Amino acid sequence: MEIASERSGDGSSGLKEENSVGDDDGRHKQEIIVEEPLVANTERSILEAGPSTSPNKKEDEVDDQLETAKAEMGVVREENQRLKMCLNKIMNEYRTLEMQFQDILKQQGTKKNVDKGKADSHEEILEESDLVSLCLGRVPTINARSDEKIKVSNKPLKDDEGFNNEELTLGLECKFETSKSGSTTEALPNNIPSPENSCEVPKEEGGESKEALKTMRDSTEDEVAQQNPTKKPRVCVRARCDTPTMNDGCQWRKYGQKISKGNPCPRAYYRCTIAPSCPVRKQVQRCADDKSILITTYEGTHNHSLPPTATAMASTTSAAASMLLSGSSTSNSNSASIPSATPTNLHGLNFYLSEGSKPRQLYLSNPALSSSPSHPTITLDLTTSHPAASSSSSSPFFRFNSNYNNNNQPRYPSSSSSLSFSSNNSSQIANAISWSNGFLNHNNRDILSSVNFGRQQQMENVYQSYMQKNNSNNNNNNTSLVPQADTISAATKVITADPTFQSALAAALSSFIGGGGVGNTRGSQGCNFGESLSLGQKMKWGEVFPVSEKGCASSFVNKTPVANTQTESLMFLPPSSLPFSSTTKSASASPADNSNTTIN
DNA sequence: CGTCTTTGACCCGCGC
DNA sequence: GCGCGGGTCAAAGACG
Repeated sequence: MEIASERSGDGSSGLKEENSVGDDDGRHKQEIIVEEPLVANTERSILEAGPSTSPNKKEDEVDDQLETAKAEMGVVREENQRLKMCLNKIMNEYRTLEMQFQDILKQQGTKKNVDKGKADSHEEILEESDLVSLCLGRVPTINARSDEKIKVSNKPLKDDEGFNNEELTLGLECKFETSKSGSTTEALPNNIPSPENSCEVPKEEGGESKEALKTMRDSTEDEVAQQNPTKKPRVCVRARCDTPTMNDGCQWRKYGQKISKGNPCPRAYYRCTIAPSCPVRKQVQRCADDKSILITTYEGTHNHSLPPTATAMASTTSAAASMLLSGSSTSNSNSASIPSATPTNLHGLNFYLSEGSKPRQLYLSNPALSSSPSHPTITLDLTTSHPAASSSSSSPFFRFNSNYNNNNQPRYPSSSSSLSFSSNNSSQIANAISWSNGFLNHNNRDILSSVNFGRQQQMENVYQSYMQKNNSNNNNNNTSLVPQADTISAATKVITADPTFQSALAAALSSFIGGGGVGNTRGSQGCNFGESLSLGQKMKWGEVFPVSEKGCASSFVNKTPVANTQTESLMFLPPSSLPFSSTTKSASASPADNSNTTIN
């Protein structure tokens, strides 16, 4: 990834390879190996073509070109070497940390046995799955891979290169890796890892008969059921958005609209059209209370590769789904774990776990959307903004501190843990994460190039909320409501230390950074949620955060896509990029559209 | 002409 | 069994 990022700066070839970043480790390695030759070949071909096509040109020109090309090649080689060294170093660190983590897990397991005696095996399984779930982007349902998943989720902070490791994969892709379907979707990058992903793809595109759909749903639900006895989890994203829909990078086709009870605003139903058989659906509806808030509910997992611009949202939803699964599998006690604070109190990304089934109902952020009781829903509330955001935005550095040890403490606690991103110079933003808790102390350089980050506040919010959630889980330990408190605690630590968290941040960042003109397809006009990476720089995930992209992501995305009020908090918006862009296509008269006029 | 949106009808699950 | 409501289908229209 690092390589990819640096090379992308050149704006030269190799973009395609970069796109594949995040698939699997093997691929990464390949890319690294291949890249240099690739460039060399390209330049070579140019050099060769020159003389052949224009024999009349002076030899001097050819010589100049040769020299230039050689010089460039040399630079690239040096860069490649340097990156390789970095990668190796990171890999070594990762392995070490992984071993340490496993030791910790063993110790904890022993401890649990002592404390609980013989807790039912079922519960233990759930706990395990919790850990798995926490590893965003992974499919927690497959037992055979549970170990791997745990490893992933607990990845040590430093494994930036984790993305090179097979165990680590981009959250979007993870599902496919684990998917047993063995369908063509395997190894597809950028797939939303939401719980249903493995579902599968109907054999025939056109064969979406009801039975086929039903079968598909059933299979999906079965998998989900392993984690959650109810139905498909949904990820609900609440965001302020002027446009009819959030531009999340995917292509959607509207297939229905209805006025749901309790909300005068019609609800629009969209289906992913990137792949004919893609099971992903989304519902878009304006909030009844505040029509400036756009509520987008995602359901299902993409069974195809997603455009880079869609990865942010996809990873976000997948991560949220993972968290949802994790939360639902724990117990009702989670309700206690959720800070009672209102969204505004949280100042950030608020996770409301709402389990459809009554006993599991945790928190309904928006009753209007929880109308479907059978679907566990996690809500990402991006509508809250931090007042200090604008003030802090002036800083060229991206940094936030979060004290997740203190639930009620609003922000930036100084002490316990801090996550900071700073840029040393314009061309390189060193992202340094140092958590005093001892789990994380990570420095990653040369990763970010030509990228300016803003919205510090939002990131803070995201992180804090995330920490709060996890922390609250830990607190539940006292109430004995959460039998898996130890596990959760461990998982929390692991997550915070997990490089995937960084990827989550990357997702958040990508979402926050307005995407420039990458137009989405017609169907998805509106707030940009995932195009940041396709800005003029054509940055990619790996480029922003070379860390493993597998995983976590989205849950941290707490950005408030608010167009008007929130833009103030943007620190360094790329000149050409706005937090949200509306695609060119004339807005359809979708429900959101209709209500759009009421915004602000 | 192909694609997408609109919209009424239909199906299905759930509660009473 | 019935009614309600959510979700989906599919024909018709709109758009480029």
